[in-house]
Amino acid sequence: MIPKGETMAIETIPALMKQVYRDDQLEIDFVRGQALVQGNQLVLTRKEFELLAMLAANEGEIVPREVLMKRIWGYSMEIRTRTLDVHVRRLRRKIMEFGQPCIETVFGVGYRFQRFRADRQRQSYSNVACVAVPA
Amino acid sequence: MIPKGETMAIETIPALMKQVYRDDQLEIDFVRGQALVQGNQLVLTRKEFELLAMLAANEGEIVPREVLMKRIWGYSMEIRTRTLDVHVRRLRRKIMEFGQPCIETVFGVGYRFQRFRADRQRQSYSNVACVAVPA
DNA sequence: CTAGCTTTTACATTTTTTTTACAACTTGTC
DNA sequence: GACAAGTTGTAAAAAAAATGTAAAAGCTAG
Repeated sequence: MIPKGETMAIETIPALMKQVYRDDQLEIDFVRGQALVQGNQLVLTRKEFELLAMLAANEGEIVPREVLMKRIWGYSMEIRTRTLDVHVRRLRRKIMEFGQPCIETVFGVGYRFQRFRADRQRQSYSNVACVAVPA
Repeated sequence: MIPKGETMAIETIPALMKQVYRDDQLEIDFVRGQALVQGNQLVLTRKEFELLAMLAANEGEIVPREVLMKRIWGYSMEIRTRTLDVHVRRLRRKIMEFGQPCIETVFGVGYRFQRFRADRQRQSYSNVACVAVPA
């Protein structure tokens, strides 16, 4: 159960966004709250799923730490804790169990989810700093 | 079996739903309010039956606690009580007497009834957080 | 009043989330 | 390159939250 009367961060997914994300390794059902990696069910906690959903919904874009913090943890979260990092780590680990890495760190800014395509090598991405993500 | 001619929250079962649920271990007659496990009559109280019906009617889907609370107990039920859990427990116990477990807990969200198939291992399911279940 | 059903209470247990304390890494500057 | 300052990664512990349970208390139709 989502803690009493709190809005789920999932509402933050762009309204026009498909209800499902899919690439060659990952499949996420935003509505039903399920995720598969290479066909294997990902067993995620609430925060882990929200994080993955948020990143995948902005696939290819850098999502700044502050934005993740604000939307998933609410406005007040202090910047000095490692909470976000810990969640990212656990999420990455669970995905890695069956698949390829898909969450990259953009130093000084945030994280970016990269779509996976089986038919080509994973390219590397520029580590840019300036992004505009709607608050 | 449901005690004599009482109204049941069975109205909550989707109108288009079949009047009977059946798998390899369980058989539920929503209309008559009867349930069999491996051929054995389940003696259920009203609330227990409503709970089972509600879950089985949404077989394979997570039914959030709030939804169960709202539909079976009405809107006002406080979140702090253990009423739902107690009923789930008694229901599970009665089913276990003759059969296999079929009600799983989805931490932080609710419960899910899983269809039983004699011919395959029980798979595991993700513990996702965000589900949309019609209110 | 009684029997059976339901809810509450009071903890126990489990699961998730956050914090802590460092290690490791980036980046800019000498 | 070496350093400093700032950022991110990590394991492990602590804290918080959610669920499980037994037993008692409360209700209600007969």
